[in-house]
Amino acid sequence: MPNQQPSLDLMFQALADPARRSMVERLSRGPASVSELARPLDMSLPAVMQHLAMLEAGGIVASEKVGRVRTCRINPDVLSLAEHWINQRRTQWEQRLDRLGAFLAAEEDGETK
Amino acid sequence: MPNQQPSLDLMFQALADPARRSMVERLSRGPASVSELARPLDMSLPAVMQHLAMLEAGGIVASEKVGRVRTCRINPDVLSLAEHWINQRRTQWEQRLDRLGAFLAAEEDGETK
DNA sequence: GTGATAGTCAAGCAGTTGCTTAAGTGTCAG
DNA sequence: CTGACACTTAAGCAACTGCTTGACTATCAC
Repeated sequence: MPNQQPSLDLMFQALADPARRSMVERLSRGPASVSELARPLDMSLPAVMQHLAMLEAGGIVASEKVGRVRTCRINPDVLSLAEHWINQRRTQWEQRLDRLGAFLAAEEDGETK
Repeated sequence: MPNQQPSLDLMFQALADPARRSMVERLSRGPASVSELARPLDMSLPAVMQHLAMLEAGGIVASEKVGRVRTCRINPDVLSLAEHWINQRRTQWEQRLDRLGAFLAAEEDGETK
């Protein structure tokens, strides 16, 4: 059973690199082996492995080895966790702006009485 | 006019630190000065300034100095950019799962004919 | 002016990241 | 059994982070 409580730290960290995001983009179209992920990336295989390790640490992808090939796939639950955190901050700010607007409108009403 | 094309790199990087996320959380409840942001953070003011610089580099917050106090506020547009990137990957993967499920169901139908 | 306030600049330092190359380990195909 | 394949480990290195302290610089309040 996989330890399924990744921190936002590791999650956002994992997404903060273009090579890793390109791996996630590839995986969002379906599972892939390590060398498939490496192919478009112009870096050595060990480098790709290190990126993969960070993606796994962030809980964003999981992988499983069968025979000599390791197959990687995305974990959408964790992605939606990050999405949710951002959404909360954004909407909180936007609602504040709305309330502020309403308040200012009311003030102006009062003044013009 | 502020240069408003921050990279996903700097954006996610900015969100990958608990101190910076706590600053964003504080700012999502309304603008604040640098020392207000620093108060709950148990670190020196220069350290907070450095975090602030990364948040600005990621386009997540903007700040403006009036007199001797710098006031910081959130930029919701950039947050929704990050949110959107994540959402696209996640839904792409989930749709793929749906199509795969449909395909397998169809296969099974064929077999049982 | 004097002093407190709010922020800024700069140097320095331990720890992490992002890459490399070189040398393995385990599987599979013939 | 032998070679090719798909990783995996380890060592090493330049660059970047995250923090510190110490020294300034500009307000603002009196």
